[in-house]
Amino acid sequence: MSQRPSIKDIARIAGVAPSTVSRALADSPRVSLATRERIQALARELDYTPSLAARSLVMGSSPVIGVISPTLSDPYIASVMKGLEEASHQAGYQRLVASTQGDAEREIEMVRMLLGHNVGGLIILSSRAQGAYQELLAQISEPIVFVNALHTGEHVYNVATDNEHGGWLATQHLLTQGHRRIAYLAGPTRGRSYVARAAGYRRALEEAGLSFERQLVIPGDGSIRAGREALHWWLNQPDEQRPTAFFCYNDLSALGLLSEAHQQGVNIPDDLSVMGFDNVPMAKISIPPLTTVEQRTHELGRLAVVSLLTALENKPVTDIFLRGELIVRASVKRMEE
Amino acid sequence: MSQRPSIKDIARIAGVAPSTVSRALADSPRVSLATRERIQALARELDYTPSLAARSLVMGSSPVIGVISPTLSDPYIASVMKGLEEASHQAGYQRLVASTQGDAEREIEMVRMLLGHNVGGLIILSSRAQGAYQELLAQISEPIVFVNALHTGEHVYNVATDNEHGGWLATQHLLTQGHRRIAYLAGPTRGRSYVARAAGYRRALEEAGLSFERQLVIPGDGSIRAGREALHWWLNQPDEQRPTAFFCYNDLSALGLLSEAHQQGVNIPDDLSVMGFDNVPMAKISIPPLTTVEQRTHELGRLAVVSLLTALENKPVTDIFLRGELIVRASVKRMEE
DNA sequence: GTGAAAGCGCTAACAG
DNA sequence: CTGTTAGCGCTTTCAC
Repeated sequence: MSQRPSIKDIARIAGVAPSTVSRALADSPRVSLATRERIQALARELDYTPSLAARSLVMGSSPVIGVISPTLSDPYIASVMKGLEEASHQAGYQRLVASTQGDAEREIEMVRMLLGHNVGGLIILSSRAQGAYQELLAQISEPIVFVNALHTGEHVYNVATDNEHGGWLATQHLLTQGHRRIAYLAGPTRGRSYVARAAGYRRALEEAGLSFERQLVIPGDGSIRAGREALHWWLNQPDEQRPTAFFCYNDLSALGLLSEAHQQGVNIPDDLSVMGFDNVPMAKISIPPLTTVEQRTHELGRLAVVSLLTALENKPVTDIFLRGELIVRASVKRMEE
Repeated sequence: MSQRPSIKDIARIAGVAPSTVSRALADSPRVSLATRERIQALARELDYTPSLAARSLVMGSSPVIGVISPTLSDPYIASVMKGLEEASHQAGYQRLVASTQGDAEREIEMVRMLLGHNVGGLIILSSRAQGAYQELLAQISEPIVFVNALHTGEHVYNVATDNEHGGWLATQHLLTQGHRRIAYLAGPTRGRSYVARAAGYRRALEEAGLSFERQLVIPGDGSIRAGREALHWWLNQPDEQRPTAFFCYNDLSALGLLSEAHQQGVNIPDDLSVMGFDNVPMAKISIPPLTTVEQRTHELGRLAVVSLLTALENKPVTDIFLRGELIVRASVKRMEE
């Protein structure tokens, strides 16, 4: 019917001052129980909803967390979001979510916009922005938590998977199973996590006395399609040079590889072993089930919120690194000597 | 360093009134080109970002679309989000996303909160709220678009898949392939789309002269797990009563069924045919690839935005129903006579 | 073409 | 305990 009622409307009807209404609704003890209850009842009756815009304007910030992510349609991101969502809801915070399609400029633009909404703080997933960013970060007084990217600054915090360790763990497992030629299917090269996983891969190789070979790194972007293409690359290698195993940047591309292998008549793991990364829900039900390194995504999301809220209370916050475990399933074969 | 500069700061430095700055930044022709450019340059230099909170307060609304969804970790939702995201970004709108975990009360709470942020309008995915909702809807003056749920009201619009048709199409295909006992693995019973797909299933059955059997509807919730459990139900049926095909509420549960079948040594499609719904990215790479009815998710998201923006311009908007096509892959077998 | 003033809905001193 | 006042950052009449 009429417009949404404001605190003034309530005040007029109740015959009190707007400030009294404000206090009553905030359950301030500075207003008598009687009027407090009377006003609250009235507010309920009128279907009053506070204008968060006005509130955030006067308070200078609002119980909203800005979240920025390169995409929303990736199962790894979805899972982080879920942890993030639950934790923030429990803490009484809403989320303003923006996605960047992996575009660094747009990421920066989104930071500005969200700040314009007076969000209390920001959580940025898999940031793709580099360099020039630092400058902006230095000017911001709201806390910012990066998930799986590493940035530094006054109010900047990090929650990340120990990707170097994960990459090492994955490669190490392949080596233990007797593999000697291990290809690495790469991820988005602008992302921090790709670089770290690649470093772990290389370290494991070198620790085993093998040398890192550039031509065993296949370009990719973490998509299903990248996995499929990787299989064709493999098919085209001459027999002696053909790797016996693939370590994939993520499960999604590993799953693509699995599917294409099946279609091309390549048996996994007998002809080729495949290792993923993330442990997305689908990894459990692929054929064969995918051996992978778990990423504690839910926890990543939850801890990002915890860190942000802690920072908001001006308590000290330290960077957090999470190590995932190796999940052994059926896509890696033990090689004969 | 200092706080974010406001329009006042710029005004002081430029030696003009705040209102002039406001106009200059809005590119109003009512301010001379010279000052306009001078102020815009200054704003850029000072790294000025408008307070959207303040702006939305005075304007009574903001270029933000509130989006409500039961979850963010479902690939179908993710895909709708993607369409939604692209379309809204292109139109210069941001999104305030909230999720409800499928809880109807929380859905209503979210509607209120988002409205408190002065969002320009709302898009609600797979609404789970019923009845009492109507009352609330009637009071709201902002446009609301429901995706895959049907609600009515003054400023209420719908964009939906023609689920009845889809259910019919799926079942019809199974019938054409010679199946006579077709089980239906159900979805969330509170959702509108479940009911419609079930109706299509029933209609196809009856058109073929078969009767709808209640005991062939297996309870489920559209999760991977529901699919797995359905397979066990099937395994426990006596031979003569065992269906030769499953029509699953969605791909996710169909995929779960596929996986469990493989593990239990049940051959799909030789022993059992499986039909999904949605055509999520994974459906293409499952083993065997999943026959399904496509849901034009991307389009659903895009059209939801278009409808909302059209309503915002006070132009007439009509409800939209999208029909997806049958995607024949390899999980359904043609039965011998 | 530019400035002064009012007000969006709310909270937070400061009075009484 | 309650009312009055001021102001958050911005847009928008209404004057000049």
